[in-house]
Amino acid sequence: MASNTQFAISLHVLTILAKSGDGLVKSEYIAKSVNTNAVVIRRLICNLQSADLVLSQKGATGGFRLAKHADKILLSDVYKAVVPGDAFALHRQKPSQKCPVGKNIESVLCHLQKVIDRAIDEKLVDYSLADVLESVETGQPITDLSAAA
Amino acid sequence: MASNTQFAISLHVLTILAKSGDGLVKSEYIAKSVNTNAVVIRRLICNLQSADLVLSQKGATGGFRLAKHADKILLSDVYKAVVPGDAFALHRQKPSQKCPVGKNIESVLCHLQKVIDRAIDEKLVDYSLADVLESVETGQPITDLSAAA
DNA sequence: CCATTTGTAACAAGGATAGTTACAGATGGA
DNA sequence: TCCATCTGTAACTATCCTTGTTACAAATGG
Repeated sequence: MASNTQFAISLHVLTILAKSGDGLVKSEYIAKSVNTNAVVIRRLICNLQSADLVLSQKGATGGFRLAKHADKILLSDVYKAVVPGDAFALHRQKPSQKCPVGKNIESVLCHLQKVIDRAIDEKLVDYSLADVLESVETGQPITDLSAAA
Repeated sequence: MASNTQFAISLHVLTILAKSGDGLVKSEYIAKSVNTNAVVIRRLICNLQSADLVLSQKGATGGFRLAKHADKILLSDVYKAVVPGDAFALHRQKPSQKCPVGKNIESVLCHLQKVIDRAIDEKLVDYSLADVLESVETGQPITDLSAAA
């Protein structure tokens, strides 16, 4: 179980921004919707800004908005921006180098990580934030392209 | 990151069992190779037994062995056996039901989870434990079928 | 019998994530 | 110019998850 909620919260935040168009949205408003603290939201949006997905404006009339149109923001971009690690974790302790399996298993696992990461990326590249917004607004499930084919 | 190493350790354990053929392997031996405690191994193998991947024998001459041949054990089976949750976590706190986005985002995220889980499963079904064992023994990277195609 | 091994419960330790408080810096408007 | 308001960020706490460890019952072959 991945305990990291950042991808989920990011999509929530971005959907709100997408819905708000060019208008600036305050962290306090977003926090209310997400049901958490405004600092958590600002901290998260920091990552989204580094990935050029969101812009901010400081000061009394400040807030956040998308850096580009929602159909130009792919879920694979979001995933890469906020999910740092890999699909599964490797050994905490280095395996015994005396055992022929322990000696070589790490590189195999490392390669497998990349295979899975690529599979996730190739799937998420098919969806944009605009798809998510549409799904949220219509209540219809997001189009599953693999099932459609 | 307190993330789950169970998939990685499971493949390590299963590879050792595959390499040992019909012979029984003790948890103490496996623990040495994985560089951890024998109880951790036994605890993990419990899950693998529930998934019909491993058999055990109690008593003085006991130990563990595979329940079927290594090329019949798919990595998707292993993943499902030991990775309980989903690819990413949902909100800890329920989003505000007053906000139109908060009200509907959960079902969209839930659906996305399934999409990603399916992508992982469809990728891992292409690899068997025999592939992992071969890769460990030859030192050659595991065949990447997506790249080959 | 008995040494040895699995199966399992119970608890401790470590690490990651989110929540909270506090405050500096920016900014638009009165 | 002053000030209310918002972002940016650091520091700390609380909580949860995973792993490591100890302990012991149950099984089993010799």
